Amino acid sequence: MGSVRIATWNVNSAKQRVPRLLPWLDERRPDVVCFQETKLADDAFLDLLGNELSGRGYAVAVHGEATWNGVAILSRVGMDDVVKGLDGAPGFPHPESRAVSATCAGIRFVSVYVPNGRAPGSEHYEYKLAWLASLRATVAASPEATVVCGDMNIAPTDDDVFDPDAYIGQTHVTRPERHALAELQALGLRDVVRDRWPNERVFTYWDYRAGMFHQDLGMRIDLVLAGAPVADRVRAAWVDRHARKGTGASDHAPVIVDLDEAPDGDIGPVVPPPSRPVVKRGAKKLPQAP
DNA sequence: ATGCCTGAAGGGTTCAGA
Repeated sequence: MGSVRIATWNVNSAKQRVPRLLPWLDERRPDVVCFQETKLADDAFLDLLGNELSGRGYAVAVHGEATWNGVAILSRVGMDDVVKGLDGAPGFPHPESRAVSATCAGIRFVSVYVPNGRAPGSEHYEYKLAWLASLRATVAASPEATVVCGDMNIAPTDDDVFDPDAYIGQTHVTRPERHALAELQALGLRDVVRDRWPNERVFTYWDYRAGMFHQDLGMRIDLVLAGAPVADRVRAAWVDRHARKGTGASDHAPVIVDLDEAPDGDIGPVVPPPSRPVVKRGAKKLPQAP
């Protein structure tokens, strides 16, 4: 298998995103794409996008429901062993469409939309932690060959939010959530965007309100977590901020990761991307109501 | 004013999102 471009994007409604989503596929031409928050039942997703995607050479795995949640994987480098959901995952109270897995180009992909958690200590927060435990148990079967892509709804560190003080007492930054993420990564999964840009200000989500994107007041909660054999092949890893601009954008930007050819191929020495200056982190306060 | 936008469902308003 040659070089592979993988991407993950919380589209915040596939139906609303069609005018942005199809041009984005044509512009970035990813080989494997994980979507979250499709907000469509499987038949509705395929009715809406099936022909457009198959025309672009993509096989599709969907696991959705009307109104909320919904995940998908697109691949034009093969798709086998599709599994919807996670074994033993808790519901709220019923199971929700928050994970789908497939093997593409010899890599096990899991597209995840982790529960939000709403408020620390709430039932939804406990659900989030239990769901993360079931994700870890699923990945633990073969972490080396796995890439977990998606909206983790956790900022791994204080460097992943625009102002840590603004998030005190909020979900996404609490110790139990970060611990659950660390336990998942302890299986051997590497955060390939942070590994590539250890000192940069990198966000993937910006609230729609109050010009948060324009001021770059966001969070990094959409992650690509890769086992070592895949992480070692990363040539580029970046956030496609262009997709967050303009009208009709999702509140999340895609994350794009390019992998070099697998070691059993032969494309010669790897050239690292040029280094960029470190950007000083902002310490702006959350805009307040008048 | 934990809802300054956005999306969805269902109905002329509410809930959820992070």
